[in-house]
Amino acid sequence: MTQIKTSLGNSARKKYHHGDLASELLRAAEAELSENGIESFSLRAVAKRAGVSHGAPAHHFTDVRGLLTALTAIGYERFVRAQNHRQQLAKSDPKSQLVASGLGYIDFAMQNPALFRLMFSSEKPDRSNERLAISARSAFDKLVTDAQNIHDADPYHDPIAMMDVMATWALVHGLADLMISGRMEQPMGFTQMAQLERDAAFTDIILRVIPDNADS
Amino acid sequence: MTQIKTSLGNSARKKYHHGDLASELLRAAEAELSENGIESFSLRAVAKRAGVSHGAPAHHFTDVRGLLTALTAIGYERFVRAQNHRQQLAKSDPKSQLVASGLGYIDFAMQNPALFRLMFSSEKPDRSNERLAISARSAFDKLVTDAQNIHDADPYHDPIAMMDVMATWALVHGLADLMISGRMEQPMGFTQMAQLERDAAFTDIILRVIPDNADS
DNA sequence: TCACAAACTTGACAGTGACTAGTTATAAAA
DNA sequence: TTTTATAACTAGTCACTGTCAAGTTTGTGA
Repeated sequence: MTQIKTSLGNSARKKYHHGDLASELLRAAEAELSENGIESFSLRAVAKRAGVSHGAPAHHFTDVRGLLTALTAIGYERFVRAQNHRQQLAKSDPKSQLVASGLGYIDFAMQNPALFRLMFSSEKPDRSNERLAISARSAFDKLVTDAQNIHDADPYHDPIAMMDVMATWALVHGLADLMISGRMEQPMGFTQMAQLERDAAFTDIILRVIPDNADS
Repeated sequence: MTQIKTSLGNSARKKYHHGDLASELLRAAEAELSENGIESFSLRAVAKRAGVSHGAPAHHFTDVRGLLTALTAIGYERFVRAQNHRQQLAKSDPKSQLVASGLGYIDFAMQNPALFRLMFSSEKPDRSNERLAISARSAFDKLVTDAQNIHDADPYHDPIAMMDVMATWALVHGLADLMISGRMEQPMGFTQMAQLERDAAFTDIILRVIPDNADS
């Protein structure tokens, strides 16, 4: 227990000043999150994982809320990237692009279920935090833009177009949420399906809320 | 602090044996849940609210998980009733009935947001618990039945029909989830709308995933 | 009335997040 | 190079959490 400070331990030099503890804590926090889920998330466990004392995180993130808020903001940024990634692989017409965005949405949820829960179903992140507000907003704006490319109308000025946006969002969000809670398993067996087959099924469902008059 | 045991206190006779503590605890738990949300739910606070010691709940529900599992089961039962209630007010054709069920789904979420979260986005309830499994199952079966009345096919034997079920479920669930997390507020201003107007908007959205060939 | 079990209380334990005071390293000023 | 200030981190404490073990009260059936 009583380790000599100057000892290098297991080859990892243990400096008093970590150098980049903030990033290290975020990494540890995400690892804890995906291993244990948000409901048994512990700040002390994160500190232990990062190899620092339980009081250390406070200096960088004030409190648990601060750490989770930062992690959530990063989540939204990666969330948008997951959608962009799908879009790069898809055809360039607006309809295909919107569907691809939806598939990216679901990809992200399936690959980061706990983080997804933190982003969409938790009150722990401080939504008034500037960075979080910006990244969450840009995720929503992306959705609006994708939808706007299908209709001629700007959803921010056309209530009907905004209804289309919300319909698409709700459908895709619902698919993602039901998926990660295991509720699609018994009826559809989605996790056992090959990805291509699953994508086809999701695409089929998503297309239902996209108006036919949209250019294919 | 040291109260005389035989004192009647504030007119409520305080018996050692409560008589129906289990129900009382469930009531208290739901009150705590809706006041504080699931993320700061405390068993001790529930016990205090029910006017009983912190150890008392264990005798009826084993642990927190047990209490929340029971509450979740009750939630699903009320959830189905909320849908039935809407259906009684609606026209009797299958399409109207399915839409009504969806509106009831959303009603329930809006009126019991924390409970809804517990039911659909938490791992605290023990889903292998028999009563919970049964009530959750019957909620799903209701959805299947409502969808079955629209198509001729039985979703349990027709994969296409099951896709319809999941599409409807995902859309309605997504609407409910986005609604209670406040994400429909800025784009649509739903909470400020009159109920009839909001119902009309939701109905419009829900109808998009219901095939046209369904008898009106 | 007597024993027994069910219902409930009480006290203890380890774990949690937050706070305070103290320690160590780094960087800027002399 | 030495001094000084401050940022980074540790360590101890507090109130609170859920769980457990042991004790007390009450109701019930023999």
